[in-house]
Amino acid sequence: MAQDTLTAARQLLGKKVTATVEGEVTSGYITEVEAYLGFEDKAAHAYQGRRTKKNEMMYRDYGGIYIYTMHGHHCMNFITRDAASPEGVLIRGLEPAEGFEIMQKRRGRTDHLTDGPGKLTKSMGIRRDLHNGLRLNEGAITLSEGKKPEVIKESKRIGIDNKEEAVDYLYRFTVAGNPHVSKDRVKPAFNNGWQ
DNA sequence: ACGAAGATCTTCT
DNA sequence: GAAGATCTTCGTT
Repeated sequence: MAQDTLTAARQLLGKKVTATVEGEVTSGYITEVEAYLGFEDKAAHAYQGRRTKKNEMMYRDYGGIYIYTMHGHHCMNFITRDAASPEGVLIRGLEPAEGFEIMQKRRGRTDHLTDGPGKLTKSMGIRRDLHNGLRLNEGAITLSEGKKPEVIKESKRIGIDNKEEAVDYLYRFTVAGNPHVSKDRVKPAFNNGWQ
């Protein structure tokens, strides 16, 4: 079911991500994502077809996992198209489901475990050297049905202040009323914004 | 071989 | 709200 990346980003909200690392299982429901659209998107790693060893995975087929590191943190993307369109969705926030104690142990704290792209990978034990280039549902990381958002909120992407007009694109999608998102301080809605 | 940049996080005021 | 920590990749000498 390959389709356009913005649609895929919206549909990822509420899906359940499960990671099995070193025999320990953690999972969570997706609360926050951002779309990156390759050629025409100045904020994307694959802008204008830029292709390096680092972002090579963006040119893989739908369902691939692209993990990059920056400032000593790991960030996870799901690839949405194919080599002709290097596009993907960055997973920025999760609502913890299983493995809460494992997440706390890995993070060394008891709160704010998965409300940011670098935090959720650390909580789940996801690392570039272990998981970059794997495919969903064929290895340590699986995607399955989860919850449905009541309302999807659009906003500007985070952390790309120097990308000129790309900073204004509304390519960030969050579950309205869910507190497990980065930056925003949200008042929890009924049922954390799920249907 | 070197330097700069980066889709971040934590801690401090 | 601001700044420092931290580290890998890439482009240039």
